[in-house]
Amino acid sequence: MKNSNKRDDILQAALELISEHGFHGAPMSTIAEKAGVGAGTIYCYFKSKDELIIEINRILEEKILLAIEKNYPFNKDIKERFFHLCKTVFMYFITHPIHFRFLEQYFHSPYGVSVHKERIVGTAGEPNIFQKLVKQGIEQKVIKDMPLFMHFALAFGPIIILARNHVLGLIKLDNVQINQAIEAVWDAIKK
Amino acid sequence: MKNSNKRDDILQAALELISEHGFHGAPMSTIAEKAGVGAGTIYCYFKSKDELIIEINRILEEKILLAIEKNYPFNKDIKERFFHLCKTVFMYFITHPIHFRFLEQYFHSPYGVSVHKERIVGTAGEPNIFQKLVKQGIEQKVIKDMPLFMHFALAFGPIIILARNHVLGLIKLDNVQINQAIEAVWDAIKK
Amino acid sequence: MKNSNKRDDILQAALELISEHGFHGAPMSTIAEKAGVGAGTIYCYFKSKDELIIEINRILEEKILLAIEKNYPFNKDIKERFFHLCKTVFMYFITHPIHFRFLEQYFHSPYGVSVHKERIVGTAGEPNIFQKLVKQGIEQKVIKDMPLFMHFALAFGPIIILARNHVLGLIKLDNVQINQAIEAVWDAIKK
Amino acid sequence: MKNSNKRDDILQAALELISEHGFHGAPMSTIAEKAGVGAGTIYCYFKSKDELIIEINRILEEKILLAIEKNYPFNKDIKERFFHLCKTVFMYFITHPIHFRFLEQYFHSPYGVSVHKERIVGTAGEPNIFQKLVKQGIEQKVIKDMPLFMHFALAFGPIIILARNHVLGLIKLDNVQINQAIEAVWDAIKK
DNA sequence: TATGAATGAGTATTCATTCAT
DNA sequence: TATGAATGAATACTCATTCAT
Repeated sequence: MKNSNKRDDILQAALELISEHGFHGAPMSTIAEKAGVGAGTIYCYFKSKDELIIEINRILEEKILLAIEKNYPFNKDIKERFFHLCKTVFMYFITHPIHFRFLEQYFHSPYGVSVHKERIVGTAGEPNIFQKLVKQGIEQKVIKDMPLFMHFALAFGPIIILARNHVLGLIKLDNVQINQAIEAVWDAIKK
Repeated sequence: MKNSNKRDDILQAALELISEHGFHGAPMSTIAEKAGVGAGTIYCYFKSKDELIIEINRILEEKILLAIEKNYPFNKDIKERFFHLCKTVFMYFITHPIHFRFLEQYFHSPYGVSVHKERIVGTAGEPNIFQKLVKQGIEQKVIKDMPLFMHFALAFGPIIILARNHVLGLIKLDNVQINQAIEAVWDAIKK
Repeated sequence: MKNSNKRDDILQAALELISEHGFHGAPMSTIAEKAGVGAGTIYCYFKSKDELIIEINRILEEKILLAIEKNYPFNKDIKERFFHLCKTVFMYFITHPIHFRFLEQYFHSPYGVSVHKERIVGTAGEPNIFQKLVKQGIEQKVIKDMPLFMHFALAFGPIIILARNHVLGLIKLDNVQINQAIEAVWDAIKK
Repeated sequence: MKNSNKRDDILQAALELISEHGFHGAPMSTIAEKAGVGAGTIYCYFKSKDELIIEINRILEEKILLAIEKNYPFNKDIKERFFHLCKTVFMYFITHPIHFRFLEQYFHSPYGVSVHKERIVGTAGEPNIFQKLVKQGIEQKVIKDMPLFMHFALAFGPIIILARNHVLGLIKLDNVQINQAIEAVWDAIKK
């Protein structure tokens, strides 16, 4: 049930269609057609459209997390780690515009509320990388002593807006500008 | 423009329903019912659902602009003006959660792209307050010499995320924290 | 109630709109607008849309009848009278394309059935011109001895089709061709 | 083209309802109900109401053409062929009153204009039976030398009117009268 | 008589989901 | 598991008609 080809085809088709046309512009029938399966087949793998959407989000978040963890400079200082984290997310967004647009939609929909909560307040279970980074940064008095959600907003608020405008083609960011943006973000959270 | 009560009732009903349930979760019939008018009556005032939505957005933007302009310290220094601008927007959002949620939806919808462009790249016509502020700040070497869209992202990216979380009830911001946030945002754009 | 200007304006507006767009493409509100009156005003003169339509038909039929009667060669022989009648109707249609198109719509709609009956079977009361002409023609053994409806179909069937195609711009009839057509029609009914 | 039963049921239901009540008097929901299918099912077979209507017309025209071609006396003289053609059409109309009424509606609607043009001016591609008949008749100097549209009007104008009145029950045509009518029509076009 | 704002029943069409195969 | 035909509730919008002024 986990690694069938059809399942992946459906996820991919749904991802692309929703990215481009939104949740309401991506009928199940169209997703099925694009995935090359029957309309009913989707329901063999997902209980409902909602569940399909939630699963896509889960997968994308996982991918971003993996990207962050890969080559994460655990041993470097706070700033370097922060920079790596921001840049990785930024680059992931602009090199995966389809993923970005899906996540943006998801984020700004009823589905998104729960996601939000987790990220903002901090997961109950194992703390995520960002959480740890902020905690250490505060301890080392390198970054401002503020609640986690504040650092989150200061770091990712600008990145999301810039990525969005880039992905929509409204602006054209080069590597210099991306670094400049992250430097500015660092100025916001550093002590 | 006609100041009939029904027109306002319709606008208010639509605003509230869309804020809470999104564009697709706010059928015209429900809007009509909530506004206490017949289903057809909406079309006496607005040509289509789209036009109704666009008009709501127009009104809300106007209100925010007015709030910013009111008591805007034109003669004070850059930082003070920046602070006033950010704080006013911030406060408007959290004291008008319904307006905020509507604007968020609008912003992240096909409607929003054009709005975006204007804001980000700078209006062709008369420059807006934020545009002027940034330009002067750069001239006076008080804020970083970066494109307008960068300052926009750095300033409003965090504010929007914080406002959203506050409005959704995920966090509870007090006045101290709001000032703290804006101070941090200032650190991001200041030279 | 009979000769108000507004009444005529409404009739004219309705005639033109229905001619061009059909019964269903001519909303009462549009008729009112075109007539330069309020939407409700129409109902001061006509009980319903149906009644308005029926009245237009009545007026147009009256006009055609008047056109036929004018200069009708009561003293000339059957053929000449027949020719005059056909030609007058034909010319009326192609010089009043709006009237023609209205009548065609009316004819081919539920309204038209009653009209039909009268024309075809012969009016109960005073016989109309065509009826008298056919009756005399049969008595004089100049035209075929057939029921009235047969002569009606043979005479006006072709005329209506030709007029329609001319009015729609599919063909372009000149005077010679019109005379040719009526001659042929005469061949059909003459003995 | 798929020969599902439902498709045929829908076509039949639509044909009957439109025949009786016109395009606007036959809502899709009523068609569905009469066909014994769900409202959405119609859209599995036809993209829109328009397409459904056009398809019905296509089928009916095909049927009439088949009726004409069947037993068409290709080797007999012009008059006999003309008579066969007219009589077949005539009989088809009065034995298929529902088809006739549908076609009449179709003919006198926006859909019908293109059909008209083809019939009247003559098809660009392969000439139809009527076209060939007229051409030969003119060559053999048996029928009048006139444009095709004239013969069309002279032949079918009367037939359509007679069929209509018969179908509406306003007159009652017997075989003798039908032959009489076609004889008269022949008199109109013969030399 | 004249108005036009207001109505709400009615329409074509969409789409998530089901189920017999 | 896989299908896709079938469903019917839901939606934006239209328009003849009414009625308070």
